[in-house]
Amino acid sequence: MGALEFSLDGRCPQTAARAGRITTDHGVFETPVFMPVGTAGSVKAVTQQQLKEDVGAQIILGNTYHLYLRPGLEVLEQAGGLHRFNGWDRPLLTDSGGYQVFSLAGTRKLSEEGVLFQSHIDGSRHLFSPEKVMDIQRVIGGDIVMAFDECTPYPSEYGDTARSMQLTHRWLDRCWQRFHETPDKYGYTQNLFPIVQGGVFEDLRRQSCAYISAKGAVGNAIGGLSVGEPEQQMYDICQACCEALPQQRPRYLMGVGTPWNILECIGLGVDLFDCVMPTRNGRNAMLFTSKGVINIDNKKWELDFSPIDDGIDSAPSHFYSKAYLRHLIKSKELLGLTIASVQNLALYLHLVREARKHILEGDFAAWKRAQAEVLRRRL
RNA sequence: UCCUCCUUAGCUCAGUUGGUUAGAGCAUCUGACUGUUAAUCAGAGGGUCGCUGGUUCAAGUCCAGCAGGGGGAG
Repeated sequence: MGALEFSLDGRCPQTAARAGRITTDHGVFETPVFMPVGTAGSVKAVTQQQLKEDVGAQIILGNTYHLYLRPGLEVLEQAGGLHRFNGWDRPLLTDSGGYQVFSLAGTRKLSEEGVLFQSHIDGSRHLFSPEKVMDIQRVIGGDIVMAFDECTPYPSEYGDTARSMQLTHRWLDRCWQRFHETPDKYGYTQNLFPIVQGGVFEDLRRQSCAYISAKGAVGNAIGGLSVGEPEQQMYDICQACCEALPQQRPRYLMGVGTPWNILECIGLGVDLFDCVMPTRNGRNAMLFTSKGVINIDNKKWELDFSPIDDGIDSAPSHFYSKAYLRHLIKSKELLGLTIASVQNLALYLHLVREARKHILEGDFAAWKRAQAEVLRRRL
């Protein structure tokens, strides 16, 4: 039982990519890693067993805002935390609700104290202060918990972005203090990651990285990217952050992204990723495969009885055909949502495992270039 | 044989007292989706208004005949 540890197994000679491993009280996982998003205590349409056996997921997310509203702290506490509640016995990370400050901007009020959310379920009002968010995450019981931040919208003026970043910093101080004056609730160690903000302004990002690094956290996150800015700008900011954050600590790029985004950002030095894209887009008929992107709605797949994707190690992707999956999605059969989500997640996890392998073998840069080309192709 | 009702997009149907370029839902096709308010959202294609005449400045709409279909009476 102890704090999260990060060790490096190797580095890419041409890029900033690194291969490492993270040890938590719920086990070890290798980086770079992709973490499927399980907002309300489940990765939508996918069972925990499928996450392990078909996808190869090592760590998944939960969301503070959503879990707090439903099922609520009473249930989570009596269950003994989210691990016990949903049966996921591997590492778990909870997002703080900072993204909801951005995505639910229309139904919340922001102040120095915190954010007053109006529930999207029943309209009731709930004040999320940094202290409250730490307390909630203690109850949920994630191995990694995130600081409460303001995910700054894009576009934002320099001055607004700076003010937003400073608010995030003040909230971080309050999160840090509260987190460290409260005990682990379930007998294993929880770890707090601070979040860098600063929008698309590199000097603000560097300020934010310096501020956050000074906390000496066991891991650091980069937030506020992929919120509408051009892809290249996202890479530029990500690179600036990676260079400014501690080398010996894991870096988590929040909410990113497409398969090629992830490969690119691994090359910039990111170790952890999460994104709803594989699951949400899967439910909406977009398949990420080892050969390119498929819109399984398209009639061209109607009579294609070849496997969904024979280029990755996932049983459903080999066993079911494109034509069958198209039929399921077209018919709105629930199984279609599951198979599409498993395919996309399996592809993401396959990619990060391959990336790790090529980092250790020393040919990551060339491999990445070739892969990015293939992956973004439209089939 | 007679009476009556119906016929508009692939399907099910709206279409005012005749009046711009005939609409919707579903289906089809095409996009979008990046720390999940999303099994969602947006857009596009698709019509000889059953057929033939007539009345009228103007007919999906009124009239007649025919064809196909539903119901009823013998």
